[in-house]
Amino acid sequence: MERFAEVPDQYDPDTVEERVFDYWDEIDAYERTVEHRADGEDYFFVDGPPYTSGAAHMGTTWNKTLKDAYIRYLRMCGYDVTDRPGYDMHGLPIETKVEEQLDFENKKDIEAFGMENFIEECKSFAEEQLAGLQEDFESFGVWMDWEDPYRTVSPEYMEAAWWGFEQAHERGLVEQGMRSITQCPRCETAIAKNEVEYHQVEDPSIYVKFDLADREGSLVVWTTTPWTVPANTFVAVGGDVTYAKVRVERDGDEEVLYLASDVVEEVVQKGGYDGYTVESELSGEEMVGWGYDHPLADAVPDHPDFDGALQVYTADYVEVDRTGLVHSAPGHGEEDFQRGRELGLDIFCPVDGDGTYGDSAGRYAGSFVRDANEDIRADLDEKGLLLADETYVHDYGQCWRCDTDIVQIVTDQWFITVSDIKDELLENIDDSEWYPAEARDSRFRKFVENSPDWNVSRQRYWGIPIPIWTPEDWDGSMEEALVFGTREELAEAVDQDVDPDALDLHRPTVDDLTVTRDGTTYSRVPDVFDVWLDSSVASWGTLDYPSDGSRFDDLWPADLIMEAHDQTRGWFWSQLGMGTAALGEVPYEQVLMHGYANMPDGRGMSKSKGITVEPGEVIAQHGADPMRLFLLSRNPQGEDMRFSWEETEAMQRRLNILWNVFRFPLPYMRMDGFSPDGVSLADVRDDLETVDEWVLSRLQSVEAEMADHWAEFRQDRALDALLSFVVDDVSRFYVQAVRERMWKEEDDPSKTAAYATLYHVLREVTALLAPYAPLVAEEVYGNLTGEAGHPTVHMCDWPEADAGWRDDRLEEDVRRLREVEEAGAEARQQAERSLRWPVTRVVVVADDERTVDAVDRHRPLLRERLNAETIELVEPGEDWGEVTYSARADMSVLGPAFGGDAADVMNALNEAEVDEQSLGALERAVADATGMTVDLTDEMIEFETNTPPEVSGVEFGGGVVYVDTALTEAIEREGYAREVVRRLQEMRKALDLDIEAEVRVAIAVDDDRVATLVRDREGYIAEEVRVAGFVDDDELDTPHRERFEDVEGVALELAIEPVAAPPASD
RNA sequence: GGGCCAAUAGCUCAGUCAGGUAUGAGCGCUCGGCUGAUAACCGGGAGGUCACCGGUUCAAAUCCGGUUUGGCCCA
Repeated sequence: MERFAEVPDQYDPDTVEERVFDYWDEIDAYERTVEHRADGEDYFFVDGPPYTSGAAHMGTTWNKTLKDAYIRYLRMCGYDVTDRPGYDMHGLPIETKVEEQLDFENKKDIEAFGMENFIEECKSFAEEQLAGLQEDFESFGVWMDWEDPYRTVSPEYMEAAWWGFEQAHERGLVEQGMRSITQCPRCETAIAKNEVEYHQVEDPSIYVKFDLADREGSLVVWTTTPWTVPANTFVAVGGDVTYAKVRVERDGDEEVLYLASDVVEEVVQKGGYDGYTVESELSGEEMVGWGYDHPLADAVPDHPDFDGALQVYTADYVEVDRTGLVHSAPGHGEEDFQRGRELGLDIFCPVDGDGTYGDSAGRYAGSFVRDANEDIRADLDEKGLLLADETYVHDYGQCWRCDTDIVQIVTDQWFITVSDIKDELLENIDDSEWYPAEARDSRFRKFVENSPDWNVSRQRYWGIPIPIWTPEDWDGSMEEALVFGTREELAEAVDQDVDPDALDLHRPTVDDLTVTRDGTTYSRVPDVFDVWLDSSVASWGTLDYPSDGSRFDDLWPADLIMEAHDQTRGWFWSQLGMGTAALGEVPYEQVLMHGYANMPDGRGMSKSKGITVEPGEVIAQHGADPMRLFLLSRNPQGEDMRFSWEETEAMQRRLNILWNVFRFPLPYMRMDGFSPDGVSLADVRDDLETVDEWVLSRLQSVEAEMADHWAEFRQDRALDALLSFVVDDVSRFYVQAVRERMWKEEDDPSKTAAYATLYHVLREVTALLAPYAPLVAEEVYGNLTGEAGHPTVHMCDWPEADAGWRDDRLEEDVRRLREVEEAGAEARQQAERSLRWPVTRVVVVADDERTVDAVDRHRPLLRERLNAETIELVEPGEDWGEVTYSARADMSVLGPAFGGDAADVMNALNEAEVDEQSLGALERAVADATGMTVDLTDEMIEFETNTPPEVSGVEFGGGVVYVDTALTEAIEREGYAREVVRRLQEMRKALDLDIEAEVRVAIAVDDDRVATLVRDREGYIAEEVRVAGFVDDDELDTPHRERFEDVEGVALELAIEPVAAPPASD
């Protein structure tokens, strides 16, 4: 890129993006930046892999933008950062999408289509989605190793999962066991509890009588799942709950019911009884051991009737609600299962994985459980056991992928028994730093404390096959099972001849492999891993460990991961669990936990509901850099963000200001052939003026502040500091202050010093901006440095504050001076005297010594900024002799206080003029005027300051600024000359003249006195406007003339003509 | 149903941990100014029941309890 080349007037994100993307390609900017840091200290960042089932939404975009910013920042700090992106490509969500595409209903369709074909379809679906995501990420400038992402479907990655699982197994943390699980009957697999979504459904609500075996009467239970009654094994009571023996009566028939005392009335009513009597009360404890008859004994001959079944037990899940007696089926409900286990009861589950009853369900065998509800109710009714039959609307779980109502059943599943290492998990938590810290200590810790064993098996196809081979007639002991951790181990062991390097670990390839030992044949268990296990091994999967052992020892564990807060129970947890199970350590050292991307109105985004803001649209509207700036300006620690179009647009405007600041000096530097390489800051140190020193000091302060914020993972605060420096300090103050120096034609050390200063500031700013807005930073940097800099701004070192340029006193001085200046500008405005016109004097009445020092040290600067001939300073405690104070009386207070004298006092007060702002002075003035001695209070009056005519004053934080706008001939001379200059400049501009082009000018002023004043300043006008000659109006035959009727009271006419022929307009 | 987090100007947010006048910030709006950075820039102004209810305190946006709304997680 050519140095100081001409740039467009306006920052246009689109063209900048286009150019920079091409440029990056052309010079291999990413590769060279990575190479540039190859010898740096290792920094192991691990990318949480997005799931490949859709385009990048705003949340993913925020996440990747944060990652990109931190990776760029760390690189600039010198680190050799691991930046391998990852993609999570297995799992049920993809299977169901493919099933939809292929119009499949259930597993049978898949089997008919062929498992291998189906898996191929899943693979190509995931590949397509990966390509789309990757394109999205690149579209907003994310630099990661796109050529070589880790993919959970690659043999190396799958092997990483196998290896981790094998390690866990070797620690004795793998077991098969029965568990009550949430099963999707359509997908025919267990799904994780966090994959269950809850919606309201209407279910049966039945009250059933369980006839007692050894005594009169029946237990009344309530359930919304009649289909679980066949599996009823016991009835649970609360040990401390009071139950009642109730004799009820209907149509002359009597019966005895047992239920909680508190609900007798309610249940009797539901049962439609005519009346009841409570015969006795007893505690739940007293009922323990009572036997009862299974209500569906005839229909389900295989029903539980083993030792200990069909009895009353206590359980802590009992609530006095409905009947206070809980139908318990350890073959279904999770709590029932746990209690059943505790009680040593056998587990009876007559329901298969597809939600239909098996043979053990007797009469109901073959029917779908929810369809069987009707029959069961009818059968219970027929036996007279249905006390009440209603419906009930409640939240019930559905499969997140296909919306099918889940069923709770007990099946054999594979587990990593993390509950065995809970203490270790909790200890390991402390080895990681979280930002924000509270997230770790509240939510995460609580979750880990309550985490159950991890069910890692799924009865599906598209996943990493579980690497367990079991012998025929396996007894369930893990010692008998074979677990393989690598392809090589497997290839060596199996009966078939396989090449480990060519082995695809997916089903069905591995399903056919068998192992024979001592005459026993081992075959693989058919399940695949829960997809959460895939990403849980990312910290070594990223390194292709164990198949490639070259980097693991140096890098592992991860230095940093960053994801949204939903990953607390997701990836943050799964990595802790897997890392601890396999390696005994938490696999990450720092966690940056950010929030969710919400809609501008605060609602969550939802693609299915069409409530989204699409990143692509934002980029099209405002550009990638402005979008990134917006995302990076949000607190990244735990808090959700609301997307804001307005704020994104504001970021675009701020970049435009930066763009203007950057292009402002270019024409001058070009014209003067300024060469930054030959002129360092140190070279011009002696020529620096106060504003230069100030802006350089501010730069150091900003750099120091930004460093602190970045270290605390608050890039948003660092960005604030940077942008307010650019907008407030550089654009609004520094550039304004140096404009005149840059306009100077001749060579001038002060001008060179300003060039060197601004150049330095801009170059550092581009580096500071690079992690945030990598595209525009590149463009600006390239233009500033040309061939002399790095090929890309992203190879720069992160600018560090240089104490040698820092001057806190000066910064504080200027801060105060800017307050004085603002007040002065306001005072001018009140006096209607524009800044173009000098004023004779500005008087600063200071309240404190610090302000005095600031003003005193920088009188010339303040004179220049306020266009004042002199600055007068009145120190604290001194009065400026030229103001007096008067009072405005408040009659509503004076009246009650002074009665009949009030009017006189008021007049005296209003007319008083005193030298100091005190009640005492006013009291004396009143005494002088009226002869009365009065006690005044603050409430009675309001002080007013009286300034001399033509002086106006405005208060500021450190005092009052007075501006004396009285005119003198010298001021008029200067003022009118500047009016003329300004108008001529405007006319030059309208002609589109080159900055250096010379003109001839005619000036006609309708007032002789003013005409003479202007003529006195022709030299100045000539210099400012590049006038080659002043001529009489009639000598100038030009269409470029303009008449101004009222310029500070006079009319004037200006004509202008370029000396050479005007340049062809382009 | 339970846990965690949030609610401050029209908008986006500081301030809340360590209670002490909201000179709150930027953007937007509005009035004025400037004019070789000019679709930029500068100044003035309007704009707040600090979500609601209650408590502690001389004093609460800030601490405590509850409610509402939103987000996430869990059931």
